[in-house]
Amino acid sequence: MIQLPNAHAQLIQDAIRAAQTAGDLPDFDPPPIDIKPPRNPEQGDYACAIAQRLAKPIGKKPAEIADLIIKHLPKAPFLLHAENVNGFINFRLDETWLRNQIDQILIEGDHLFELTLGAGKRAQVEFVSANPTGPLHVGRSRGAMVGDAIARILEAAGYTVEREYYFNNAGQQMKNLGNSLRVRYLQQLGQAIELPNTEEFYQGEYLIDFAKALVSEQGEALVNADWQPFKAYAESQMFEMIKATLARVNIRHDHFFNENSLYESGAVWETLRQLEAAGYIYEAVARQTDIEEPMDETPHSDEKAAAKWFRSTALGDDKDRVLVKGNGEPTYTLPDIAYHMDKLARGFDLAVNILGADHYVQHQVVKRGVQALGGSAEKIRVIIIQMVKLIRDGREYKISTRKGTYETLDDLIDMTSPDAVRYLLLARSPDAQMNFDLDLAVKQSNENPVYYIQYAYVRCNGILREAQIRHLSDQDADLSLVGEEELRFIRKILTLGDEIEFAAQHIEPHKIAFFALELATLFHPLYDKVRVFGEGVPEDVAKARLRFYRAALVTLRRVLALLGMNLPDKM
RNA sequence: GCCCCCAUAGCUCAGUGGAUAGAGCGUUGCCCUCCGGAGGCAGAGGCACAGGUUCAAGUCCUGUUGGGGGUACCA
Repeated sequence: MIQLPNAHAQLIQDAIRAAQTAGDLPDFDPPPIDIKPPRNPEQGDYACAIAQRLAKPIGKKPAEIADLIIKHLPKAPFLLHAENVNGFINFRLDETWLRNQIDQILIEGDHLFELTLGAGKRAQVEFVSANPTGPLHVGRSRGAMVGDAIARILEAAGYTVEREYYFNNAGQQMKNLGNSLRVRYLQQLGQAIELPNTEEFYQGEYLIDFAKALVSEQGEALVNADWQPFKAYAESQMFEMIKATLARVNIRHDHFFNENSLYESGAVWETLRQLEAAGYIYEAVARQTDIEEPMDETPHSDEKAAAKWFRSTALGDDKDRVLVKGNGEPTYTLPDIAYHMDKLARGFDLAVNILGADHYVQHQVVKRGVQALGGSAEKIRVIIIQMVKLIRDGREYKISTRKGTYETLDDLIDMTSPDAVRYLLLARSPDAQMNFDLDLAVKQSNENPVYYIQYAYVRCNGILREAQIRHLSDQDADLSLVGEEELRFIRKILTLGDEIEFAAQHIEPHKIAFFALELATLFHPLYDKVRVFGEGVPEDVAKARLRFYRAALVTLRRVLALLGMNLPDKM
């Protein structure tokens, strides 16, 4: 499918060259040419403000430049005409060409607007990446939806995409989890033992369920066991839970990467060695860059022994970072750098990493680590997802994973629907913090934009179903009978490619979410006005409209698929 | 203190330096019960503040105010 903005930009480019050859315009390298639909559709289908930009550098009036460009504009099948309005060059699409795009849309079907942007390139999207210590909570869910939508958009842009989940099952938290399950298990066996109400123990009720299951599987066999078998059991169960939750919203990871494998392969210490070789490591009991304000930090018990510091200040950081603690254990940062080097070594052209806002500093340090090792840090794109604030009863609802009180993604899905959760979490810029009003999400579940969008699909599908019942086929449809209203919709469809391209380049999946809503907003009035089976609709017109609606259905299906949403038969 | 993100309609949010700033929900009035009314049409209602850059600023820069996150030898 043709990318209209690019095609128009090419025309302008060619026109400028031609004008230069003819001596109408002076020689200069044309700047990037920005084509977009004007806000007011009466002004044209696409518009370009290049003449205004060129006015100063080449010393002519915008209107004069615009006229010259139009004069040299080559012909194109999609272009009806171009006109100069106050120096804007406004393009109008050829309506016959537009009508024929209906067939083109049907030909492309589920591959509609598959771009060549990422053709032959491999992309990886790392997202969720929660350690298996508990069910996914709502705070994670935004990153989950965004990550998966990005993966889908990159696929549409032509990339081969791998979805990766990075986790660590070896830390203190997992040991705590094992110990917590052990207490729950002993409780199930009737022992009078309390789960200590401290940070070291997970209070969540899911562990009681695990304990019950464990008792029915193993009986009293584990009564004298230490934390380890409990940890192993909790971990595998937890992953099953997490996967099941993600599956409810159509998310599946291709690859689970265990942090521990970086220790087993020696990659962690090899990374440290390379950083040392590159001269970025020093040993000290305190941060060298803190000498000016030594009173700034409270002394730490481990600080007596020398730690290994990463001289990240050499790469623009405001302070150096510890990679190996005084006790010889690495911090989280070192394996993380090793992990990202591993990603790059796996040959991805693009590695997208979805992180919460609380990981901002961490990712900066990792990126500097990659830089220090000479890795192509520019291939790593980090998307920082701002916090989701849960609102309940008009107040903020605090989440804490370690205390028992939290709202899981499963809860949220139960209260609304998988599609509602997906859409609501996707329909905003990742940069923006968002409020998620739990009460509203429940109360308004029938009035959510997601239903408006899916209803467009359902109605469209209804038309095709009705056509089958009435034995109306669109064979030999005469597309010249497609009306102005329908063409407006086709014009909108043709911008989907631009949206996918932009969303893929800038990693902004919310673009597609808004496109879906806009498409539905155009669809519903159309459905009312442009009837296939209404009274007085001649059969040839009905056929043309039917084919149009088939194209509309293909597009709605494509957009919903890009968002990972379901296609309901009825609502 | 320093770093990052944000501030657009009553609410939740879009808006790629261009022309008259949009959507959903809510609200006011109307249409319709016709391919599934979870619909359609019409109205009211908005760029935090102050400078600057530009032919052109919601958009870029600086400052102010307000909100959120971070600033560990935690992960």
